[in-house]
Amino acid sequence: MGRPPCCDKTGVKKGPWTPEEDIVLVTYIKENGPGNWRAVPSKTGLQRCSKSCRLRWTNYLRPGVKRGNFTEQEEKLIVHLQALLGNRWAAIASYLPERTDNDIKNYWNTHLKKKLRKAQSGAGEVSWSLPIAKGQWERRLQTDIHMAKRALSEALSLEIPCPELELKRPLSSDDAAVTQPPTLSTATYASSAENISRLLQGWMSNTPKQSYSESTEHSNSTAGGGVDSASSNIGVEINTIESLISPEASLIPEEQKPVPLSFLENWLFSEGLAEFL
DNA sequence: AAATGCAGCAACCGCTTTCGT
DNA sequence: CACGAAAGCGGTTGCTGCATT
Repeated sequence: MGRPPCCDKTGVKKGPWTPEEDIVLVTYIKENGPGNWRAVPSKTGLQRCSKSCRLRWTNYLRPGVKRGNFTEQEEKLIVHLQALLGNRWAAIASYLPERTDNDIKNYWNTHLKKKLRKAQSGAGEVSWSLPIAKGQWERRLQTDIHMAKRALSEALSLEIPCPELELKRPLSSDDAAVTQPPTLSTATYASSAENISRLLQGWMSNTPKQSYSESTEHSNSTAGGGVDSASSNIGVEINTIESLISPEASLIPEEQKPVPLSFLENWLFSEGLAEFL
């Protein structure tokens, strides 16, 4: 019994994606936009499962995806959100639009969990880190209620004009250019942001900037600086956590937008997470 | 220089949720 | 409302490269 597989497993390729496959996928999405993943393998001729295509796109090929070099601010945010939300990586990722849930999950499992354990064993009880204090569901409920309240009050006192949400619109070329340099640890194609951004270059340069161009200026400064701003963010005067959030935040539908960051920020920095990290 | 162990990460698997009919 | 299909999500696996012996 059980559900049938999402695609015919026979003849479906597995393992790392090749540059050729990426090009095919990017080209297809450029023309058709993301979505309708089921049709992607058949329309592109890719010997890949639709899920695999979606994953590849969302985690690596999608414009604006930042890889590696988590900043201290990001780490703190992740730790806090994890404590609050549990392992709801997608929810956590929604606060860091440049990061994917997979990336955050991996980073948590490989880096932050260790740090946390270390901090706990070193400093004894660490109040902020323990999701066990309350049931996960209770926390979730509280969070959701809180979010709903905030969203409602925001909506009622809304002065921000709601931009046309164009979810399918890709980011500007500047964002692609900001893609992080390849991580040192791996030289495989799949992790090479350079390759990916190269793939996207043509596309991006053709993309209409619209109102979006304004927000890409943030990214411009990072790209133009010649220095990897993400990694040099340490000590950067981040006035709001929002500066951690990419321009894509505007692509998130209102109802899915996270708690306003000023709230998070206050909470985050008022709780003295300094002992950790 | 070779062998082994470990860490990091890309990708897969299967369950859950959402959407369309 | 019920059902099936598609998409989303989180846990897990397995490959690769680096460090250590």
